[in-house]
Amino acid sequence: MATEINTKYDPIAVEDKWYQFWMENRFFHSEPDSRPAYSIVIPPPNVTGVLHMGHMLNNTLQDVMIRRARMKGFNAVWVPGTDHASIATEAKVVAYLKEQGIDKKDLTREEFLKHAWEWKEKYGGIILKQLRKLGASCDWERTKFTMDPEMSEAVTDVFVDLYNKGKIYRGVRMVNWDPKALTAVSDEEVIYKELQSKLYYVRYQIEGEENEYITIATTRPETILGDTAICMHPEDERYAKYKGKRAIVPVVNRSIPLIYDEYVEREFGTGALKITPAHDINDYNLGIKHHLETINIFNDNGTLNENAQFLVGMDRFEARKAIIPLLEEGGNLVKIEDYTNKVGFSERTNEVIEPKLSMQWFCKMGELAKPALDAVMNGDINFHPEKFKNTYAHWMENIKDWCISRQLWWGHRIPAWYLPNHEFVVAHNADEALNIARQKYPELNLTANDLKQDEDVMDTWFSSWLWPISVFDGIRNPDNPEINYYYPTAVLITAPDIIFFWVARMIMASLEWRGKIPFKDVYFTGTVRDKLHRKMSKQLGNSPDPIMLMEKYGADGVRFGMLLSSPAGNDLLFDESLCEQGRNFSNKLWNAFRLVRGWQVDDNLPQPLHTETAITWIHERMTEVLQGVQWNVKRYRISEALMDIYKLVWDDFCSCFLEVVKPGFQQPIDGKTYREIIDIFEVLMQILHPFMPFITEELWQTMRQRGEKESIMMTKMPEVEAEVNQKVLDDFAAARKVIDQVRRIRTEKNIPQKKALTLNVYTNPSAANPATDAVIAKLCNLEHINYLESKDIDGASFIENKIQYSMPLTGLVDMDEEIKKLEADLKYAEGFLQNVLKKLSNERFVNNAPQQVVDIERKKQADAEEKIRIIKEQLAKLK
RNA sequence: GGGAGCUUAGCUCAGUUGGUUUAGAGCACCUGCCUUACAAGCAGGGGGUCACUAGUUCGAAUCUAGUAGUUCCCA
Repeated sequence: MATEINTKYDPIAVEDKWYQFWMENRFFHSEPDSRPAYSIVIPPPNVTGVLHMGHMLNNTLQDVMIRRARMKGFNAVWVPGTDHASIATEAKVVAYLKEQGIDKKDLTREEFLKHAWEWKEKYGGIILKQLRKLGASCDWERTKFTMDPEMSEAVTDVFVDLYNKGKIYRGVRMVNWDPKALTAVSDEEVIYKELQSKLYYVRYQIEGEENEYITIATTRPETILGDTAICMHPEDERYAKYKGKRAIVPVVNRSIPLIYDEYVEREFGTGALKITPAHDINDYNLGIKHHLETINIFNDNGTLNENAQFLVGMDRFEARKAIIPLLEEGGNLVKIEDYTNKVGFSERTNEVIEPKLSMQWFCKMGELAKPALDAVMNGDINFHPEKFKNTYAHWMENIKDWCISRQLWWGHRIPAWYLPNHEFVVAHNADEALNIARQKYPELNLTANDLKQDEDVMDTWFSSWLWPISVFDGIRNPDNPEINYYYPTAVLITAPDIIFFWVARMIMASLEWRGKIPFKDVYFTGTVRDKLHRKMSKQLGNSPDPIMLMEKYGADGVRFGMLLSSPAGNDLLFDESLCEQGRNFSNKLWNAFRLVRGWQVDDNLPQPLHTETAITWIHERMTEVLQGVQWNVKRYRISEALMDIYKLVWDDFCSCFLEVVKPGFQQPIDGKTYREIIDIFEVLMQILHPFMPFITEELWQTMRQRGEKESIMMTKMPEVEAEVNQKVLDDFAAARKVIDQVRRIRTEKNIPQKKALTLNVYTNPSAANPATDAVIAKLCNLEHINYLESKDIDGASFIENKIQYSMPLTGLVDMDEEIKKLEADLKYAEGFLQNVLKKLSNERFVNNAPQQVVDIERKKQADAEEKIRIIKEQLAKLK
């Protein structure tokens, strides 16, 4: 027992060992049984992803919730998995193939997908392995991937279902085109950024009028080649005279109509707007309204096509420069101004989005959104923090149809088949499609070869929105035992930036296909930023490598650091020193344990009074903290729950409790106390376990003989007692105040702890509390505590709880200092009293405030007056 | 341009129904200690006109309005 162990805790040596132990015993695995279920589904990270600080935060929080639930007697399951991330993965695979000299263009769809799957098996999902280092207690046997066969089937099922309900349609619309990824993206995938650009003023000649021109202002002069109208405000007097006329587009010399619409802002630019219906959403809408021609001048990759007539084959940004001399040639460029505008970028490729007219699939959102909005607004689902309800409501109330098709190969292929007659059918598979088509068009005598499946895949989020349902197979088998048992899930823990992409849509999907909410609570974490409030990003290089951090501070240390600084919804300003604090805390626990395990036990010794007092007290403190943790966790105030535990362990258990019960140097401890200390230590480890799983397991395993398959994570969390014994807590707190005062005097007078002292208490001996006095004597090294009725105060004195104390310290006490101190106390007490009196002399206060509040003020007055009296009395004696 | 949130100690944040001894925590800071579990530590200490202004109230960090700064979302 007395073997020397390292004074420093070494997390590396124990963390992998315990994770393996948990895995080997399948402690993370869950099957439905008679206990209540508690389930969480992981927000599936991209299969291409590697662990970053955001994941660390998010998954630590989920692990805390799931480990707590498990210890509280729930059948807890945390389902892990990854997302196929169409655009990101396809880009990654294309790049990977390019490195090997393979061009995607030379591959068939089947060949490409074969490579993609190979890539996925080889490099995908690293992140799930990394999560194990963190201690994530996911049920790995349930790991899912959004493109697993049964997950894919569910996606197809809902597509067909929505199509049959008339909620999916196909049509030509203006979409956000990513010219780099060569696909449409949804409105949510466009990020607007402010750019310093130019505003070009260009004049258009009025047809048939030699010297009449209209000048327009545009940021995109290259699109002039596709102009089909000029629009002005109907009440703009400057342009009223041109009504009914036409203008000539510079360079291409096309005649276009002049139209009038209230949409135009008269104050912007010249008040005349060029209209390019093929390349701007607003222009497109005006084009429909005014029956304008639409000229598409761009290829899919953003170069100009034949329709442009000029600069054909040139990239759009090159063309923007190259058209300037052409405009100048005709004398049509009026001026160029600096201008700041917002430009949409693709979230995935960071390419400038090109509005493009194209045939896409859309999902009608209005009917889906309505009940999903209600579920959050009426409190069926709770958002933490609540402020996100506003954001959610605003989006839901202004929801637009969702463009769900992507011009990619990696993903769930759209289950629509085209027929030779240009019609199409939507079906679960090719066979079904053929049957439907034959029934619909018997005259065509269709065979399988006549049907061509749509080339596009679906938006990744069109599978993610089913995630909580499909991981339990609740779409294909709506009444299976797993979905019935685990669904709805308990809580979703995710980042607020995917509130629309994912959270909102999951709620819609759940109400549509399960008729109930997918989760009761949504906890939105903050964004992890650096000390300078900058978002952590690869480009800035301001993000630490989580794996290295865990190697440096231990997974527990990093978990502690992340949790402690992460109040719900607030950004987390990450600083390594937070992990250092976590590591230090681990070390504190380690050393507390070293202390206890080093004690010799003697069963013949009686339990001293001070120890008995401390044990009674620490139990009440633990009850109090358990209550607080319960209260805070329920409200997802995880940082505060952890801080409560931290203070309980460090300030109460280590700094106070262990110091009280500690036997004299090289003396044994009595057996009863020793066993009670181990009991207390065990409970502390249990309370802390969900937050710091590794060190708590290590210490718990070492402090008592355990069975081969026993683990702290499978123990029952102590029940929260309804009431704490407040008297015990108050008495002990009062004793600690006296202890603080004695320690202060020791420090001030430079008296070593080793020197035993005497404390005089000037009150009736019947008021003495032997239990807490024993604690005071132990911690302050007092040989005597004397209760004196006389007021012959001697030495260094203080007042605590209206009782006067002194310590006779001949020769060490400077009377002038004592007087100064007393005078300062007096000043404070008088100031305080004045405040109270001001309140009490206010008649309206006394008459209007509740009796209870007035009584409190009266008590404050009495206390203050008593204190002033004592101080004055003593001052009089000293002077 | 529209909307939402935030502003409390040097930093990051609590402050639950407006009243609980003239505002709390962690970290950082200052002083003294290698005291025998821990210097990744121990003991002690200092530090705030609760952004500003006006209002409601017997009473405001807390409620209302305005101002300033700041962050985010939407177009």
